[in-house]
This record gives sequence, structure tokens and C-alpha cells, in this order.
Amino acid sequence: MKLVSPPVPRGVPEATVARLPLYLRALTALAERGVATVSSDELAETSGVNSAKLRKDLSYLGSYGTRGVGYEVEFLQHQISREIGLTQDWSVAIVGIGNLGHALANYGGFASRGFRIAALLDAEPERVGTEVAGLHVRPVDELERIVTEHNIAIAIVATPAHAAQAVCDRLVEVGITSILNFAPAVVQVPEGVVLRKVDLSTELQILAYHEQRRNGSALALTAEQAVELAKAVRG
Amino acid sequence: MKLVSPPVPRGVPEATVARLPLYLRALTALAERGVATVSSDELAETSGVNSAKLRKDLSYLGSYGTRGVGYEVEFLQHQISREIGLTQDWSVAIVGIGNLGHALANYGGFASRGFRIAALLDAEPERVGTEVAGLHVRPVDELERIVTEHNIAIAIVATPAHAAQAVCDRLVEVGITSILNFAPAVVQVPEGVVLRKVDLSTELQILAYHEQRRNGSALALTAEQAVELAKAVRG
DNA sequence: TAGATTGTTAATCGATTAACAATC
DNA sequence: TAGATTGTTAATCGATTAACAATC
Repeated sequence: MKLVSPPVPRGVPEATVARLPLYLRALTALAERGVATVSSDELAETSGVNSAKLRKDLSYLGSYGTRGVGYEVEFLQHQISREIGLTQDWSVAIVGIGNLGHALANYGGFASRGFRIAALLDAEPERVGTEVAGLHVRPVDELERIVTEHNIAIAIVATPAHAAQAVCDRLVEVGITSILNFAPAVVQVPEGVVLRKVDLSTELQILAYHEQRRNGSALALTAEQAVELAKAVRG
Repeated sequence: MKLVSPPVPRGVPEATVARLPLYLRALTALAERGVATVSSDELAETSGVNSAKLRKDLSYLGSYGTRGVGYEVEFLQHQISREIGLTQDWSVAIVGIGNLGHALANYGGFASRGFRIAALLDAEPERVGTEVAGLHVRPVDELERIVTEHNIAIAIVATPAHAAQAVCDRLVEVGITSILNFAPAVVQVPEGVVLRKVDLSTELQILAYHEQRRNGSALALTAEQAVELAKAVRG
């Protein structure tokens, strides 16, 4: 008996997963405008990627287009929704109701995409009980009960940096396996837990890097060329 | 005379640039604790990356370590700051003072990293003039004057999706070349302008994808294994 | 059939990683 | 000198892209 080949890798590349929401948004806009069919060129254009990448991405999900024609907007929309898991609603808890947590609780973009902010938690006694976005802020002590009661699958962490690791540890303890971290801190989670982070200062720092390079570039280029020129002249 | 070799590519890979703020934050924490020297293993650990990657990243900046010893914390901190462009302060404008813009204006993490929120702008007449984070909200009409007056280099866009493109067009017109976009919309900018985006819903959708896969995985794996098993049995 | 457009192949590019020679 | 740790090399991996055969 021959050894069987290793199990097919299966699964969509991470870079593709990160773009699926983009395509979905573009398709939703097209559907609202009553567009029935779209080509990869057009959909790529409205999604801000090139069409080769779009087709490659979609090919990981299946063959949902028609050669010579394009993609049926609503059909593709449904297929991507299903792939991402948006055919169901997800309950989300936000931990840390400061400036940012407050804004996130009130952010309209979540509900329209199938994410229901189901609970707000904070460690500060003076914040507990206050009403934010129509919800009463609960103490973090009640985390376990709240997660179970509301069937919460995803947690958003918007605490100060120093509290982030402890909060994430607690979240993992009570069974949360998907965390979106806004606290500017390195957080370790056990394997099997997916942690993504949004780091506001880091984003600005990356921009600053490019901005600085831009300002210096005229000079730097001249210097570089000068060296090359010197070499060339020397022969 | 021989042709000179093409100019050295020079410049730090984008993936490295995105991690420099992480290292900087770890170094700042070490400096505050009075640590003078750190090895790549230790710094990698506190930064949440592996040490090979850290050393490779740092090697793009120069040879700032000492073999057998490690890196001098404050020296490396300074070198990275210089590379990112944090030896100077940057003035930032926020356009769109809704929930999110409001929270960003009050976000403490910016100032401590050399970013000064210098102006807030909004298109809604009823928001103009209100005070947020110690600043008076200005009308977007005044953009050009404000950008010049405050020497603003970086803009944060926190408008509704439908306004984002027009706002970015205006920003580019008045000479802004670095934009951080929070609006859930595809925005096109001319070459030479750096646009980064933070998409809150997309982040949740990526988590939802993994969460869904996790739930389905026990079943899927069994099915997959069943197929392999069937093949194996058939010989 | 002629024209259009997908799905896939293969080349290329950039990022990650392990390993180790250089060197303190 | 012996031990430690950097900086770099080279292998590997994953993502991007152009090109085109398949097919509506």
C-alpha cells in the first residue's frame, strides 16, 4: 500500500482573507446601485486592487464567475459573505470604555456588517453603571457570565496599555478566541487564539517615516548621485 | 569609461518600517526601567517577534550592536527615532469630528510619541466652533490656511465614507502628502502621496472568518481525513 | 464564429527564518 | 582563551503579477 499524499493545504491565504471585506463592500455598493453583473476589471477598480489579484483571490473561494461575462453581483456577494462567516451575526464585547472604547461602542459601521456590540466592560468603578451607546457599562468581574449569557465570540480591547495583557488573559480564560487589541502593548496569547491589533501611533509613525524621507530625498539623491558621479569620473 | 553600477536600492523594507515603532516602544519601556543593555533575544521577546527578524530589521539601519554584548538601549532608541523621523514633532490635522474623530483628538498616545494634534476640521456647520480636546473645530473651507499656518504634514481622515475621497482630494490639493484614513471607503491618491488606512469593520470581519473556520474545523478535518482514509484503504 | 473575460500557470518579487562566521 | 551574541548569508516561504489557454 502506497503512502497517501499529505492532506491538501486548503484554506484561503491570509492576504486574501484581509481583502475579502474590501470586495464585499464594493459588491454591496454595486448591488445598491442595481448593478447585476460586474467584470473582474471593474470590481478590481472599485476595490482599489489590480484585476489579476482579484481573480486570484476569488479563485481560492471557487469558480463563481462566467468567462466572457463576469460575476453576478449578488451571487458573489453571498459567496464571500458565507466564506467570511457573515451569514450569521456576531456578538462583540468591548473591554475598556475610555475615549476610544466609547467611540467604538457608538461606531455605526459595525452593526451594518453583522457585528452586534452586546456588552461593555470596564475596571473603573466610576464608569460601571454609566450608559454608553444604549448599554450599561458592566464590571470586568462579570466577564464570564456576560460572555456566556450573550454568546460573545469576539472581544475588543481598548484598555490602557498596562492592563491589556491581564485583560486578554481573562478573555482567553473564559473562552474567547478572537481578540482585536487597540491598546499600544505587546500581548501574548496561546496558540489557537487569533489576536489582531490596531495601533494608532504606529500608523502615524509609519507616515512620519515616509514624510521625513520625502523631505530628505532631494538632498540624499543628489549626494548618492554625487558619489556615483565621482566614481565614474575617476574611471 | 565603464558604466557605473545602478544606484544602491537603499531604503528600509516596508515590513521593517512597520515594526520599528514596536521596537522603539519596547526600548522606551526598557529605558524607563533603567535597563542599559539588551540582547536581540530579549528585545525580540518584549517586542513579540523572533530574534532573527529583529536582527535583520536592525541591520537595515546600520550596525548598532556589539557582538557578544548586545545593544545599548538608549543609543538604539535614538537611532530608531532618527530613522523614523521622531526627533522632530509632527503637526497633525483631523478632518471629521464625529465619534471617532472626537476620540482620536482626545487620544493620549499621540502627543507622547511626538504627534501634536494641531487642528480639527469638520464640514457640519453645527460642529464648527465647538470645543474638542481644547481646540475649536474649524470649517473645512479654512483647510489651506490652517495647513500653512500650523505647518501640518499629516492628516487623519475620520469622515463618513461618502465624504472621504473629496476630503482627500482637498488635502492633496493643499499639499498634504501623508494621510491616515479611517473612513470605510476606497480612496485613490496620486503617486507620491502616502495613504494608510485603518478599517475597523474589516478587522472584525477577518476575526469572524477565523472564528467561523474554528467552529467548522472539527467537522472539516474529519471529512478530509475520511477522504484520505478512503484513498488509503482503496490502496 | 468573434469577442470578451475568467481561472490558472509560471515567473518574479519581497519577507521570513535558520544557521553560522565574524567578532566582542 | 572561552563564551556570548551580532550581522549576514542562503534557503524557504508566501504574495504579487503578467500572460494566456479555456470557455462563455
